[in-house]
Amino acid sequence: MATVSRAVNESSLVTAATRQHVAAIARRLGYMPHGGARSLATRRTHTIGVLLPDLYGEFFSEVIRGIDLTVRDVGYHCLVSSARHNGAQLEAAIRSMLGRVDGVILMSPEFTGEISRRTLHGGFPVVLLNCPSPDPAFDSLTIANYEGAYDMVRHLAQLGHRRIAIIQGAAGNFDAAERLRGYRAAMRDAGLAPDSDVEFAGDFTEESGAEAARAMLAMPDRPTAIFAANDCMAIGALAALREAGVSVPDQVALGGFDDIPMARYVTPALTSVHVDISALGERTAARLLAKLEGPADARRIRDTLPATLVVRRSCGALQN
Amino acid sequence: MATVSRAVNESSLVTAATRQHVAAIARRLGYMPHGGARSLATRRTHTIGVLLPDLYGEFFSEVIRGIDLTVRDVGYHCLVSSARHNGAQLEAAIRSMLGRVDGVILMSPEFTGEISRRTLHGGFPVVLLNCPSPDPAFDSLTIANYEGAYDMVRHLAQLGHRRIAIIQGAAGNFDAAERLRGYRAAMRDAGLAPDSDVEFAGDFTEESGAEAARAMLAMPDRPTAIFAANDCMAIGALAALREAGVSVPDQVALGGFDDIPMARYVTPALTSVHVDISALGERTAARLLAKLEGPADARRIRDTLPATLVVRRSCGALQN
DNA sequence: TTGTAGGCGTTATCAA
DNA sequence: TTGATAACGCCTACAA
Repeated sequence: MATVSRAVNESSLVTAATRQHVAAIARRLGYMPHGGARSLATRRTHTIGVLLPDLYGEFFSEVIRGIDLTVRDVGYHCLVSSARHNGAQLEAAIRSMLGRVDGVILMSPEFTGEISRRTLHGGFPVVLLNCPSPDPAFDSLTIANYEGAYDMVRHLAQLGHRRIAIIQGAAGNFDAAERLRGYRAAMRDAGLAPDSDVEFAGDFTEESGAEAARAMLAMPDRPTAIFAANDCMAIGALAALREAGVSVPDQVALGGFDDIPMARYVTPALTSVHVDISALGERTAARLLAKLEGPADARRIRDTLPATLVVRRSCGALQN
Repeated sequence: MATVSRAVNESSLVTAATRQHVAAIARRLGYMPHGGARSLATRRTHTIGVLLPDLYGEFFSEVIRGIDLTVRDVGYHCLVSSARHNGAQLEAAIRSMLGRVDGVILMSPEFTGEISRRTLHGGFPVVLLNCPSPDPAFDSLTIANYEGAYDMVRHLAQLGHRRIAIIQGAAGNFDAAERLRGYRAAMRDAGLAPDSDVEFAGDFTEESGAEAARAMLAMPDRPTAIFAANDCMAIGALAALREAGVSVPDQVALGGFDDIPMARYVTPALTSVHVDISALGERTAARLLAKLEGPADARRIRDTLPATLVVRRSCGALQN
């Protein structure tokens, strides 16, 4: 029994002859090793858990892609779970992975530290991905939401706009809050008074962007520029503006966030803030793997992925 | 030990009092059940393996989403793997999942039955997703590639086009081959002679679509309509045509396949063939779950998801 | 209703 | 280099 194990695992403590003998018999019997049992004995699953808020859209697809790409090279798998991770659900999701993964990547824009503090006590390896108020007890990677939004709004202000609206992201969402914060800071730094009348609600959907745009059009002193907290809403707004016969960028300048592939293809092409999501996944996975493979390292790392302004036609900075 | 197990699993054979007692001690000790060990004893992992060709783009994101949505409701997880699954790699990927999943969804447009025949012998539950020449030994779901392509080309022919080009998908790809077959059949049925000069090579990328379009423009008797085997190539072609000053749809009609979200937003909006990818994932997952949960059923199911023509401006059928 | 013993399929330990 | 034997952490008869 032990020798079989050694043969299967290509151990050097076994004769080439016996190895081939074992291999032959294994083939004849159709034997295949049982990964679960191996994990139990080995205490390594070679699997990382990926907990996502939901599997919507390009963003998550790209994150998973980055993670999987990194992880597969070293023979790991991804066990993904995408429940709504508010409160007890998150805890349940983590617990259900507990003997089946070596560590976890947790992405939850509505994350509150305490929940996982209870479940994740002990030294269970975790890396937080784009979670709010990163608990210093955990490693974490985030996007430069604040900086990206700031750059976008500063750019709009530099183009001469003084009345710049924002279409906010979903309430309670970390990214949304950070982007709003960046917007406000840029407004202040540009010497523009804050005006809650031009801070429109939204929830990251196209429809909410369209709605906000329509509300804007009904205003007496309509904003001359709009910063939508993500591209979907910007595209929704774009459609609503076109429908109302309002020209972008001539009458209203428009900027989004995320730089989804579609941003380049709408008309006019959408000025946005680019984040390399796949790289975010890669970096996060690499960090987790380091914790798993490398020596225990008490240092916690907090990393931020840069967000860069991509100027296209919709903001009016380009001539054609 | 047994009582603890019963308490944890909410068995009815245990007093409420003892259950709470156990729960209290568990909490104090920070005990959490080990999923792997449980699976080993139970012989059920409540996990399905998902083997994908690669994690590119919207398509796979949507498939996974559909699968996960279906599967999570019944308490299952997804173990995903996205290696290049040609030949031995596929076998290795399956084997590495072998004691860690209850069944597998296998998607591989370059799948050849024999590979898995060897690995998947015995009654290991498998459902094929969009694999070529579905082995009758396996359940399988596919997309109506042939029918969708046929409808598209017939539509173009009915608009009066007689010289209809195709930009083919990647060589060796199942979808690509089926779509080409549909194209040829529709041409034949419309009384149009096959002409290999207008069957352009492509590989599903935007760039390959642009290239094909440029080649077309150089022809003496340029086609008046183009069917691109997917939307990415159609969009690439669209860009190339615009660059050359050729109007779509006035000078050249254009149709794609897949109906990716972007199709609605390019200018002109792209006529395409819509497939509900998420539903494809859902149906496949449901089928696998049925095999896992339900009684053994020797019947093999082969299902095809419909593909429906979506007419937009790029084909010239609409006035504005 | 509870406890005891054996087994799930593998690896790790320790002799041989 | 090989072969027994005890873990790994849990569940499931079976008996109490």
